[in-house]
Amino acid sequence: MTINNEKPKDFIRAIIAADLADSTKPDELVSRFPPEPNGYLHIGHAKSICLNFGVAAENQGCCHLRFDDTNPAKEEKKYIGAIIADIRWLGFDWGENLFYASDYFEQFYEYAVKLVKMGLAYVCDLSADEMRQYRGTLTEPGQNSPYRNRTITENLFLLAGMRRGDFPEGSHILRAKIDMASPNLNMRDPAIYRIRKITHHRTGNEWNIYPIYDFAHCLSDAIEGITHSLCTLEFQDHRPLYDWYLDTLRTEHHPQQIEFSRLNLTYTVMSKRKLLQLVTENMVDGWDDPRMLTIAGLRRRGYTPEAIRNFCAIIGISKKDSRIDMGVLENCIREDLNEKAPRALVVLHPLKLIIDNYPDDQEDELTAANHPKNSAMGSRKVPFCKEIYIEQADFMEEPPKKFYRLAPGREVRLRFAYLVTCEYVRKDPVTGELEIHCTYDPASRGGSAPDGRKVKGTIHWVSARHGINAEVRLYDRLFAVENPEADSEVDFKTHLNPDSLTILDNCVLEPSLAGAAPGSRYQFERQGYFYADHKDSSPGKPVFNKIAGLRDSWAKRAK
RNA sequence: UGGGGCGUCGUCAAGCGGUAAGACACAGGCCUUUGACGCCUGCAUUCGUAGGUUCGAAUCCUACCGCCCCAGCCA
Repeated sequence: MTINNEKPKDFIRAIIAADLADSTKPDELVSRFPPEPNGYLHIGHAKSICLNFGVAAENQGCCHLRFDDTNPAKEEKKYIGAIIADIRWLGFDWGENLFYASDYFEQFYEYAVKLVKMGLAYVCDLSADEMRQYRGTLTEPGQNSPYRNRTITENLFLLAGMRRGDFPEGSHILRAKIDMASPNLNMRDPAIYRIRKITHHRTGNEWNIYPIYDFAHCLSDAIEGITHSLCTLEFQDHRPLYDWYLDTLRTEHHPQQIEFSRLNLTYTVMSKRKLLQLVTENMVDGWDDPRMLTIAGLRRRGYTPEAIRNFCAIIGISKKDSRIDMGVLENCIREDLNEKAPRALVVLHPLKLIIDNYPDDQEDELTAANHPKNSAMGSRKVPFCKEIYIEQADFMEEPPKKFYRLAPGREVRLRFAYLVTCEYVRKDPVTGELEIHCTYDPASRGGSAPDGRKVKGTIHWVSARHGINAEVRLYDRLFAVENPEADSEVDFKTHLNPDSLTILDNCVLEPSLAGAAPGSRYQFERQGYFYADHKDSSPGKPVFNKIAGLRDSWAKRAK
């Protein structure tokens, strides 16, 4: 055993390390990520994916990808490909270890027969309603089903009939015979098989019965030789049942189930059910809407796999109910892109600026660094001429204190270009549009002050003659409140943020951006990080999604 | 009211009987051709509460309080 003096492990990694060091336990780690193909993966799944694949990689073990497809009523083939693509994109690999719970249907059935033969499972004819009555309540014990003492022979006969399709849905169910008085409701003769005459996406019409999660999951884990079965807190009460099935059936392997708390983030919802609702009710534009915290949505927004993995690493693993500040996620993408993203000049809300002492037909090309601190990223040329666009927010006729951008009589630096001074403002009598008239200092080419005078403000700009018109989408948090699910009486959708999407179709890009490859990311200086949408961009005509804004201490002060 | 879990800074989170890491947020300052980035400083005499054990407790014991999960033939 090597001594590990690294940073603190979470409690699961600590358990795994101890188990691996224990000679009575398996010395190879096998974990698994078991999604149900009934929706898209979200950032909460990313936490589980990073944990499961992470511990496997850290311990030279392996992590299986297993689709938990035991309920054909809810599952669809289309989700499988999407889930696979999302996990791959996140950067994880399962090699040959791609499985489906449905691969084990025959084995599950054999185990069920074994249970019947042991006198520990029976076919029950109670309806769903009746079963609920017999189950008792949280404080009162349940009652035994009148069918509980059927003979093994009869149970075997009935179970075979269920499988064959002799009975209608809901007429029979196979249950484990455990303890109707258990304080843990999961142990009150839980269901094993229900009759469902539905076509399964992989087994077709071969089966008329499908196993319940509790029965299928522990057996799938055991069959695959999983050593550590990591899941979320709500399954804690199921652990005694997980262990009961495996102990009773004496499976060769008996994985250890360990639970951790699920991820919650402020200003969003995380359940697949609710995300599906947003999609089907058209509150968003599909599963990959950039406002959705699905993996596909984050990818479309422009997040990098690295940022998401880093986020999962820093939030930690524990058993405490928590809700992480969305700012932590945003900080992760800023941190990643600050290093990687080339800079560009883009005006989102254009305001015309005319340089009166600059010759009408003259043009210039300035050199702009692609990254302020990494010269290896090179530079590019940006064209300049008499008329340019600046950001509306960078000019004020009556500037407040500490506003050191442009205003009448003020001098600012045009990034990489010249120092200009605002002489006057003119409103076009016809269009009503504002025009800022300036003079420039020819000696300040590049943006430096020849006489060393201090110019505090630097603003971005794009040549009006050369700029490219483009669409840019701005995104804000999907919900207006920190916890949209706080009040169960109120529909979470009433908290949707009406301003979560703003489409700007009049933005001006510096010419070099015409060649922005779909899927590429930039920092638009002084504004934020943007992603050339891989779905809506076309050659020579990128459409940008705002990934995250830059920190803005001026905006903060103005508040 | 039965069972299971959890309570350390605004939000996450280390800590495992020897005197409260770190991250995000926040507040100041420096730097600056991005009010960005970076850098510096500050930010829990206190660990849900109350008792107890101990030279010493966030860590051990007892009681209480609060929050989450469970009564699907969902996962």
